[in-house]
Amino acid sequence: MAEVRQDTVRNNLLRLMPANVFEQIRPHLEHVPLSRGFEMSAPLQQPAHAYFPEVGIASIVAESAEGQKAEIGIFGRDGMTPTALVLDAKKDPYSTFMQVEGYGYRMPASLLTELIQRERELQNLLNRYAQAMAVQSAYTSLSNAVHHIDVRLARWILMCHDRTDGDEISLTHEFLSIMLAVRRPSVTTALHVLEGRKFIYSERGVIIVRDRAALEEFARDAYGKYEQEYERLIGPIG
Amino acid sequence: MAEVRQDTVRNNLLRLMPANVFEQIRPHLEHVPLSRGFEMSAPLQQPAHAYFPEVGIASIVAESAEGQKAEIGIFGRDGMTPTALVLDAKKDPYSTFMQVEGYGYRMPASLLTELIQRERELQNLLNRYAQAMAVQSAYTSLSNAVHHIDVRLARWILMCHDRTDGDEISLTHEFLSIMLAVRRPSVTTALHVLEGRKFIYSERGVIIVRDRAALEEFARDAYGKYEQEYERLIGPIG
DNA sequence: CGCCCTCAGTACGATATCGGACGAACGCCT
DNA sequence: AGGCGTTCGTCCGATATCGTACTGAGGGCG
Repeated sequence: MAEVRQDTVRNNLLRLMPANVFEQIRPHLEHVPLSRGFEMSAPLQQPAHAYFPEVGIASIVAESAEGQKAEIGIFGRDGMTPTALVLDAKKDPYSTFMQVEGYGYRMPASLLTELIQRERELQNLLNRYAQAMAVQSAYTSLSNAVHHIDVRLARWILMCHDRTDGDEISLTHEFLSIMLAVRRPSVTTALHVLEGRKFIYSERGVIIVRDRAALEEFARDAYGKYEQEYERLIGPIG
Repeated sequence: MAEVRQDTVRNNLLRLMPANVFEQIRPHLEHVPLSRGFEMSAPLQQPAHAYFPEVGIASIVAESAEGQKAEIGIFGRDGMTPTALVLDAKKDPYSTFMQVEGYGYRMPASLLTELIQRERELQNLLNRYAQAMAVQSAYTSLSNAVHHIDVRLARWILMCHDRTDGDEISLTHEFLSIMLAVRRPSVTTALHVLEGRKFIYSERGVIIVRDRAALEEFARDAYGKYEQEYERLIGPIG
């Protein structure tokens, strides 16, 4: 691990934890590539590691007993997984995996658990993060209930855009349809709506954001609650 | 407050916290009636008290900037509010209010915050509860996305039934329509479906559960995840 | 007893989304 | 260059749900 300097770490949570806590973690931090599809935590299994992405985007997906799926949250360098470790729960019923590839750090789950119990400031920080994610999940729920597909798609693109460096997002309609819990052709149609309005440009496997402000305008009240809460509790996402 | 004995308290969280912690809380516990509609916590306002229901049911509702609403969680003697206090967040963007009247205990928010920072066991218990509620919210989200109204209604009735003593639940279609984020007439129709199948009996302002097992069968994968998680992390709901 | 307000039931056309299937385009691999 | 799997665009009818409005039933209160 040579040298990991806290002030140049891009993951917000690692960067914002108290320096003396980071020093305890540092020797155990492992820099890892996070390739698309990599599953950081599986349903009902005790995770061996906690992950802190530097680049890339991860999705948290809930699955029902009969195999229906829906995304309940998304995070990148603003977060970590699994929050179950933070909340003294050891495991959770979700699947968490990389959706846009990148890299990041990981540490043994047992160490995180132990440090959380010992270091008050660390626990408070991660608890606030858990709160922010709960808010994200809650507003995803609201959005699923009341918004049309194209608005939900706009919301989703915005949230991805917040967590990438450029304006390009690589993914298939098939994948998006699972995230939004809709049919695949519905995604195609919704993308055409956004493209027709010049908010995005879309081609095989790629979405390119062209006019972010207009996207936000279109998403209206579907977007923003998580971001507000995160800034209040943790700090700027960017 | 005369005498509040921990072992006869019906609220699970109060009953399960360590005895020495309960002793510290006891002098500050206030027994309060919780009438229908009473708002225990309002959006973006710092709550003065934390509430622990003994009887009755509370709803947590998320509201968008444009006034669209959807219920993201429900709790009774299994829980408390606001979890924001537990997660070092002080306030949250939800509205939490009584939906079926009852009574319970409350304590100053400041005292809870302080005790959580001091008492490890208390924090762990409440963190696990926060995790359980996050799971509930996540699966509400899934349900909103993929299930038909009658199934969501069945899920909702089951969750209420878990938290009441009898088989009767008092509420109007109008209210239910807000909880499920659907039209009011859709609730009427869905109730008729459940009634036609003899799962429930319904009349003006009241729903009566007649065949709980059949309701569970009907709700299928929409119901159960929160309950499993709660039992694992806290204990029996009942 | 009768008024009135709340609540429930019903009807209507409109529409967003579904479920499923098919063919076209792209691009990787041999 | 040709083949083939993946991804995308489109179409069909079916249907769940919507938005709105109107009617009727229940029940509290003067």
